[in-house]
Amino acid sequence: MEMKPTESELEILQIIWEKGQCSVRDVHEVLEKTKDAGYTTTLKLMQIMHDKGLVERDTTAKTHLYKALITREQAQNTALDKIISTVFNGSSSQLVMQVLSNNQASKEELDMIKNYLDNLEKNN
Amino acid sequence: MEMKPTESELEILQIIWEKGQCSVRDVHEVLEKTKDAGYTTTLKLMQIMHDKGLVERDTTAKTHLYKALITREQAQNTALDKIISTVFNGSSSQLVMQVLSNNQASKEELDMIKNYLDNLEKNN
DNA sequence: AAATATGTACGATATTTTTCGTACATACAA
DNA sequence: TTGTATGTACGAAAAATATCGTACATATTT
Repeated sequence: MEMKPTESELEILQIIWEKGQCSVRDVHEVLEKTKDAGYTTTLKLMQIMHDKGLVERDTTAKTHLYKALITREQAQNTALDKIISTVFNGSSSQLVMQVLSNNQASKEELDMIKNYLDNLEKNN
Repeated sequence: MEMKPTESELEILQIIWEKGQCSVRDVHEVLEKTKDAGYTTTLKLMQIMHDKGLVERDTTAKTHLYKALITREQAQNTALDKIISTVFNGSSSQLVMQVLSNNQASKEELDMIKNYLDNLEKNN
């Protein structure tokens, strides 16, 4: 059943992941800051996400509360796999270096990554 | 004018980047292996890409030859920026670690990345 | 109680992206 | 010279996404 979220659905999931649980209004208020689409648009989108099984909802109260049914990690991996295959020609290490060169990470971040690499090598 | 390629357009660009220069047939033959869409579909897509300014073409011969007008690096960065903001909540180092943990890189790749990190730190 | 605010449902429309059919030109083989 | 293969052009349909309007229910004010 694994279904890939569309672009707009991801924007919404992002907000839900952040808060853990959201009403349509919660989501819409965040969305409004960057997009301009009406409230019912957000509502409809979230209903569609529910039909697709991307979210579940608690309908006991008048205002329904939505929770994500896929984890951020799953979505991250799906997204990564796609760009690795479509623009990085399958090379994940190429991707890593590209990210590192563009987003100047702080020394702390770099150290964290190096540590991480060391652990990886150790456990192989 | 900077226009973001669609999913299908990226698949095509991927092939053009690989070969440097392509006829519609070149592209279509590669595409056929994984998708099943007719030849004129590929043709139309490439014509649209031309209209959008994603590719240029040499029409002196009967068989037109297409070249990419955006670099793979540009497309990579656009794609990365998007997923960093939509699923990685803005954290590029998070992305790096996620990639490293999922795609078990070879020792050589890991070393290459570590080297790269060392250089980055040195030049800061 | 009446008015106002807030909520869901959902069909219809708009927009974007992908696919295809058909017309037509030209190269090339029989 | 007549097929057959291989090209382009391009409108139109199909499919996928996103947006909105309207109906209707239920809280909450006044």
